[in-house]
Amino acid sequence: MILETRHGIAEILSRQPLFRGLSEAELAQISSGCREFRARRNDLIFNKGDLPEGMHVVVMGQVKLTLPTSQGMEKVVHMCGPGSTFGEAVMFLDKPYPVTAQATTETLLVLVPKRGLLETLDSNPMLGRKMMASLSVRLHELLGDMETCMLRGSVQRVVCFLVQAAPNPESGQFEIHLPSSKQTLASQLNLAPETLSRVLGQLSEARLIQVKGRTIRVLDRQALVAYTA
Amino acid sequence: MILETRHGIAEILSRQPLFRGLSEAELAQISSGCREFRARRNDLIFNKGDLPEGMHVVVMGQVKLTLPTSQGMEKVVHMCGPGSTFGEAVMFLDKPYPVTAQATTETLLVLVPKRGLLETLDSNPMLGRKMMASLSVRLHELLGDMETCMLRGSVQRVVCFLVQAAPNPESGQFEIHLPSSKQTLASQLNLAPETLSRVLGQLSEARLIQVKGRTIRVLDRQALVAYTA
DNA sequence: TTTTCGCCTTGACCAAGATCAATTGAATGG
DNA sequence: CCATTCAATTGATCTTGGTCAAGGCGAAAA
Repeated sequence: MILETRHGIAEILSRQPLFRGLSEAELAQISSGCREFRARRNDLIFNKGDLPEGMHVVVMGQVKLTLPTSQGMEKVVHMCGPGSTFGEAVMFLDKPYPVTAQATTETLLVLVPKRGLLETLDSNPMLGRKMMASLSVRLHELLGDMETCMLRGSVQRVVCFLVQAAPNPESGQFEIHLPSSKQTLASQLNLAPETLSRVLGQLSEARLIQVKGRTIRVLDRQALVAYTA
Repeated sequence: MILETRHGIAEILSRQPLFRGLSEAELAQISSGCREFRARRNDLIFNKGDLPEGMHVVVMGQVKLTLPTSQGMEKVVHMCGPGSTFGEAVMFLDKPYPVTAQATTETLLVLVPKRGLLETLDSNPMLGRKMMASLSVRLHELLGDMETCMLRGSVQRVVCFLVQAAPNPESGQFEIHLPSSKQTLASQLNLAPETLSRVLGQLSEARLIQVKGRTIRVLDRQALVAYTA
């Protein structure tokens, strides 16, 4: 994969949703202290407990945010794709990172340090709004994840995930391409990989979905949500 | 319980952490459209799915935020005590409430409508900071809850809760007074009430804690965290 | 092509915790 | 003061999903 390097950081940032619509001066202010950052598959970006340096923007690639468990295992909290940011929250609190961040592919990141961003934030209410919106979205996502994970029954969890991943919320049939391995998905749903495999098998058996590698086709949304056994 | 009514809303708000340090004018702007609001035990403040009217401030009493489950059950996401706010996130998103809010005691609330607050937010970066900090805190709390809930083993979850609820993070002995019923706590920890009861019994048996009603005394923090059986 | 290494699947087994049911205890109200 | 009601406990049983172990599939490398 070819990674962009020609463009300046300001230009890269200006293309990210969060920073769209900022003035040249503001972009310069923010990007002045930024560091571009490359990571390979499985490279650690930071560890839970590390002291935060700033906010991270995923330009391309993919980063997983995880919580380490007692036996060296990990629970995937969130996957960050291109355009998404992580580590915003720690900028406003003097606390260490509450999660570990690790690249799952060849990834290009920009580290936006606290200082410049907070300054711009003081002078630009619009950015503030976007920032709050961004934090709010995260909050809702997290709640959604919680909701899914707390559901009784492995089947319900998987069904919930499939339905929420639907591109068009109305169509009865649709196809999902998993952004990550089934292991990772299982971890997100708080399931053992074996259990996920079995559930998918069961749903296939019932002619509700078709699984081909990382592509899942939902055949009947109605029946799927109704399915509880 | 006697509820405060003499003071104006602006005055009440000025005593809340989020709004401390605002000018008279700003307080007036924010509080102009506010509604004071009383709720009794078990009164609904709003339902998951309702359209948000603004942000809520708990002046006194207690509110629980819950997710309804399939069989009419509920999962407690968060408890809001005096001084805390909820529903901030929805102001920045055009989405319905993701949780249900219900009073658990005689409660006094103030509803801060979106409009005035957003206006003040545009002119007062300091408030913006606080708002973002508040959102960030919530995000971290939620992550913490997730972490606790995802832990394998009911005992670990309870221990985790006890340790995190310690007033002084260093003392080996301390006392916790539960802010809510054990049922509610069980729900927060994603346990059946019966299981929580058994775990507490087990820990008492092992001379690690003493339970007397809603008061729990931790006798040996070290041994408690070490305890995994 | 063959090898190899991860990822996924499948089967058998087991334990943790949910559920059901019955009882006790505590708090509120007449 | 007793009655009623809700919260908490305790016991017995059963289901779910985690764990261990073995085998298959597919993609990248030799």
